[in-house]
Formats: sequence, C-alpha cells, structure tokens
Amino acid sequence: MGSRERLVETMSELMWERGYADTSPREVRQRSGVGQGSMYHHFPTKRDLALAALERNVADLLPAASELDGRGDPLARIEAYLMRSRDALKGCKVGRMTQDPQVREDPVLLAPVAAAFARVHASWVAALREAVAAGELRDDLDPERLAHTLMAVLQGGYVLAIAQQDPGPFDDARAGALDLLRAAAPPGRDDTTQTDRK
Amino acid sequence: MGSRERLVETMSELMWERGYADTSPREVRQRSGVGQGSMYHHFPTKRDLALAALERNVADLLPAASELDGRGDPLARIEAYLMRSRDALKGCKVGRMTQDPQVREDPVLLAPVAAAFARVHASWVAALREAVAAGELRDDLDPERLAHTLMAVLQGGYVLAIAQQDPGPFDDARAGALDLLRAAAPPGRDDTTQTDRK
DNA sequence: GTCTATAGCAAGATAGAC
DNA sequence: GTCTATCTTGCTATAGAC
Repeated sequence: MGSRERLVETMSELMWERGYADTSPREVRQRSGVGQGSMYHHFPTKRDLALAALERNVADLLPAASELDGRGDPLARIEAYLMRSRDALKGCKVGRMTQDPQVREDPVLLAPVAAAFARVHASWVAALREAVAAGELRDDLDPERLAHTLMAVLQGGYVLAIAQQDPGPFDDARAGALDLLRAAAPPGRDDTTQTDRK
Repeated sequence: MGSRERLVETMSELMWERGYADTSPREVRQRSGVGQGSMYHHFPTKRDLALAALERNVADLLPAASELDGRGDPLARIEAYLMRSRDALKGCKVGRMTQDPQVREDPVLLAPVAAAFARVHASWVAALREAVAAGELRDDLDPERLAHTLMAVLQGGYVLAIAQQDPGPFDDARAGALDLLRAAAPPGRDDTTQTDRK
C-alpha cells in the first residue's frame, strides 16, 4: 500500500475516533509511519487530507444503506437495516462530523456528510413507501417524515449509548422504533403473520 | 456579576458552540473580559472550568424536561415536550459533549452528561407509563424502550439538521415520531377526539 | 483577586537537499 | 516522493508582584 493510501486510511480511522479538530497531522504521521515530507507532498494541508478521509468514510457507509433498496419484503428490509449489527460506543463515522466545529462551519467538509445523509434518506423513503404500498404500514404515515425519524433514532441512539458508556440505550432506541412501526400496521390487518412474537 | 460567574457562563456558551477540546482558555478570557490571573485563580485548569460549565449547562436543561412530569393529560405532555421550540442548528448543549473525544474519554466530565440523560429518561418513562395507563398508548409497548427511542429522535434530529444546515429534518423527525405514537393508540380506540387533524 | 511576564510544548506548516 | 531542519503561532499553564 502506498503512502497516499496509508495516509487516507489512517486519517479516516482517526476522524472516526477523535474527530477532525482534535486530530493532528503528527498523529497521522506516527500511526501511518509516513514521513513529514511525503505527507505534505500528497496533501498540502490537513484539510485536504481530511476531505479525502471523509469521502472514504462516506463510501464505507453507503453500501450498507443500499440494503434498504434490495428486493423482498419491504418491512423485513427496514427491520434488517435498523437492527443491523453496529458498534454503538464508536458512533457513526459520518454523523460524528456534524459535531465538529471545524467541520460544521466548513461547507466543503460538510458537503459529503450532507450528500451521504441525503442518499440514505432517499433509500429509507423508498423502502417505507413500498411498505405502505404493500399494506404493511398505515397509509396516513408520511414516508419522508418517517425516514428522518428512523435515521434520527440511529444517530441519537449513538449519543445515548456514549453518554452511558453502554450499548443498551442504542439497542432500546431502535427496538422501540421497531415496536412503533409494528404498532403502525394498518387497522384490522391480520397480524398473526408476525414472525417473532415472544 | 463576579469574575467566577462570568467565566462559567462564557465557558458554557463556548462549550455549546464549539465543544470542549476546541475551546481555548484564551477565547474564554477574551469573550468574558476576565484576566489571566483571575482565571487561573478561580480555576486551576481548563478542565476544572469545563466541569463547572458543564454542570451549569445540565442545570439549564433539566427544568424543561420536568415539563414531562407535570399534571394533566400524559400524551399531551409528551407531545408538548417533543414539539417544544428548539434551535435545531445549535444542537443539544449536553448531548454534544458525547462527541468530544476529550469529554467522552474522561469519566469525570462524562458523569454529569450521563446523570442528566438518566434523569430525563426517568421523566420520559413516567409520562409514557401514565399514557399507557390512561389508555392512550397500547399496553404492549415498553415505556423504557420507547423513552430511549424518543430521546434518540431528538438527539439524532439535531445531527440530521446540522448535516443539512436546515432545521427541516429535525422537525420531520419529531413530527414522524408523533405520528407513530398516535398510530400506536390501542386498537378500537375512538380517535375522533384527536384535536388537530387536518 | 487581579496583573503582567515568561515558559515549554504541540500544531500546522515551509524550505531545500536527496 | 521522501528526508531533515526550521518557523510561526497558539495552547495551557506557572511565577511573582500588586
């Protein structure tokens, strides 16, 4: 692996762990083993390196969200994505960036974050729309709104888990969201078809 | 107002705006107008000042949450707290701290955050329990879980809003949560009593 | 309690040789 | 492309007088 790739990979890790403002070029060099000269050859400023790392982190995240776009029962896909295995105490490598003052005030650094969330939102909306069409969700629910609600449950779940240093609140938050979705099945629907009742 | 109070107030503001790691003692002095000597007289280290500021921010937040504990219709209280006016683009002054590496790795600084969230959670649980008892929510919903879900909707809503630099996603997220709560009224319940249908 | 002066060290580069 | 040396600025204090 070349110096350039090692720099980007290391910066990606550090931005997930510590954010942008609190990660120094020095740390990147030490962890990656790339020298000063090489670093500034490939990336004239810390910000340039951060932008490359951020785009890499976004690219890491999007494939998972495309799980929502798959075929098969829409509500099952929604449930699968919601309950997907995630490291609650590490948080979201993209969502985290919104809390970094130097990122949120820099339109160029914030742009990939906004774009990533917009794409994930679109996938949520499509899946929720299908679920309504399939009669799995009441048709007076708004898929656009609900998509934001469910994304917020995940992003906020990380916040709660980190505060308590315990993944429990994250798991509770998403399980509670799923409970609500199930309770929002159209009235009169035969729910003896539910798969996992206790 | 004395120097000490001015320092704490200024640090509180800066920690909300920029977090802990990215706020310097220098900025605090300049914005507060308190001199170097006074600052280190009252607070031997930046961390000591941050702890006082954090406790102040927590104290600011808790009264609002006690709205959930009030009397009157439980679901109405839940709705009022959820839809309370909030500055989505500023985020939560307490939740924000969980994303600051220097806070999340410091048990002493994280403790007030954890305690605050635990108290708010307890208020949510109590209100949700009452709503179930009053027949406003299905009794197969778990108030503990749901409390985490609704807290996460708010915390995550801020993340979405900041990413898009638009309060819309925050408002969508909480409106969607409210839609789900209403859809989770016990089956067969007469909902012609709903107050705000379009 | 408040002031000014000073200090040690890290951040974030830049310069110029190889 | 990579190396070492150097630079400026800001962070986080400490010292000691008033």
